[in-house]
Amino acid sequence: MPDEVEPGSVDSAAGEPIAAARIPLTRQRIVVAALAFIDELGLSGLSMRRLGKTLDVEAMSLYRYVPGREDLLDAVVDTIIEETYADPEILVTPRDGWQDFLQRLAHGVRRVALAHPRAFPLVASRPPEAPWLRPPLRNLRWVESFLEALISEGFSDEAAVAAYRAFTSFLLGHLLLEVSTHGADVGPLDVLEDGEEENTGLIGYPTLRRLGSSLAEDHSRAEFEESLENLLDRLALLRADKQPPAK
Amino acid sequence: MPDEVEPGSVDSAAGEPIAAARIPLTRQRIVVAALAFIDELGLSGLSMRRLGKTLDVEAMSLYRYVPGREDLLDAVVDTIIEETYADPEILVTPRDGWQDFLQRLAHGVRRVALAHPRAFPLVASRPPEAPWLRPPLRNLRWVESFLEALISEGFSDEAAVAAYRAFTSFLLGHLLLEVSTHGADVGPLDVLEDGEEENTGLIGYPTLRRLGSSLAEDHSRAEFEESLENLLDRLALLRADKQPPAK
DNA sequence: TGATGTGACCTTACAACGTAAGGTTCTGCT
DNA sequence: AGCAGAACCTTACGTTGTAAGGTCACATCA
Repeated sequence: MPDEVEPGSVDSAAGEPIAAARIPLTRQRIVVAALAFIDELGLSGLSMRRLGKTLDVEAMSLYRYVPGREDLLDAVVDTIIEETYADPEILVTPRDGWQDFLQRLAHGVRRVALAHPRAFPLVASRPPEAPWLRPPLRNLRWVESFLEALISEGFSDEAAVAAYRAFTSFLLGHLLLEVSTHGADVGPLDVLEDGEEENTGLIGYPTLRRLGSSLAEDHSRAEFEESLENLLDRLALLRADKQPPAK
Repeated sequence: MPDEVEPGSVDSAAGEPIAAARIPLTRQRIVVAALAFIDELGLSGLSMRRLGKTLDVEAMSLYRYVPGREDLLDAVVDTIIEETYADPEILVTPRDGWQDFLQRLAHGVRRVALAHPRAFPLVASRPPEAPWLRPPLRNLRWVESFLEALISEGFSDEAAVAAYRAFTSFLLGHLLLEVSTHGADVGPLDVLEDGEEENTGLIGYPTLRRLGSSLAEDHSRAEFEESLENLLDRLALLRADKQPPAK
């Protein structure tokens, strides 16, 4: 029964390896598995031992490729951010103006966040390696892209930096809330059987009770759009401020 | 040597208790101690055993008052939010208009956040008990206050709800970033001896290198103010939209 | 062919963790 | 004096992150 592989012996006896029996471990494979694990079971479910199990490896083997759990989580964050580079909608350099550039970037980051609702809070809560590497764009390449793009589109240095700060805090606030609303870490418990008990403990909170249903509606997409639009308008003013009245 | 208290025996022999030797444990005291612990050593340093030690009690004694670690952290979050009620600058009900009301609220929450930089991320990352209880105002009383205030100031129901959402994500984004910039969880390591090595690994990132110093500047106060102002302007439009052209 | 590295992976071990279960001691009422 | 219950402690179990060292397959060279 070749289900249980006696490593090597089968190999050398048959002359060719059992299919996929021995994919070598890599840092990449570990990090990806960790991200998948968090996506599925949540951060709190991730332990080195369990992660090892999903890779058919003892926990300690992971330490050959990853210095420790904390560093693993950092690597997971990097991987998440890295996904933005694979998104064809996102541009590294502006093509149709800075507004389009920022729109694409914002929507792209949003897609990534929504793709990993359980993992995204990590991006926000991990200490950045430099104070100016702000989540969720906590990545040298992105900050460079961002600043260069805006400057090339007519922003002064200071305006570009201010825009970077405004943009990151906008993204972080919206996405964190959106992700946590979409059941970030509710865990395996209390999904609350749907019904109209949404105001059982609301005695003494009349407004809440009255507005309960509209509070529960999810307009995150539209709100994101609207806030983003508004932010871009603000940035446009910022841009106009610091330069001659345009050609 | 009465340094080591043999509990009770001294008490009954002398007829009066050794000063402060036996303050009884309370849920309140535990939660406050936990918050203090996090403020000082960070969340990762907090364990039931260590927390017990700071209260001169075995870990298991805490379970008499707190169901478990997770619930403790929830209670810590509640305590932090509760601090806003003690702030005399914050109004529960608008006095000089809704803009003043929101200004005070925003600044008050900011003060609380800055008072607990290591603990504030908890407020953001703990799953809210209801999806419409958004951090950092994740508290029935505040949501009620907020909505009621805005409605009493001429907002329509929908506008008030929209304002609530915009306000919370604004606060969350800004404060989370500000707090994490102010050394949220750098831990006891790498304070990076100040000097001009702020661009050692920045080869290939010319813009970053050039703007390094201005990126490192901290304008969070001003940015907060500016963004808040802008948010209030947006909300004013929202308010005007949904009602007859004013009296 | 055999000796000798060189990884890659496993085993064992330890201290610290959260917490279930149950024991002990103190306090206050009768 | 006796007792009930609260307050606190002790012990114990399973799990965690990870240090230290062992094992085994394969490449290289003699």
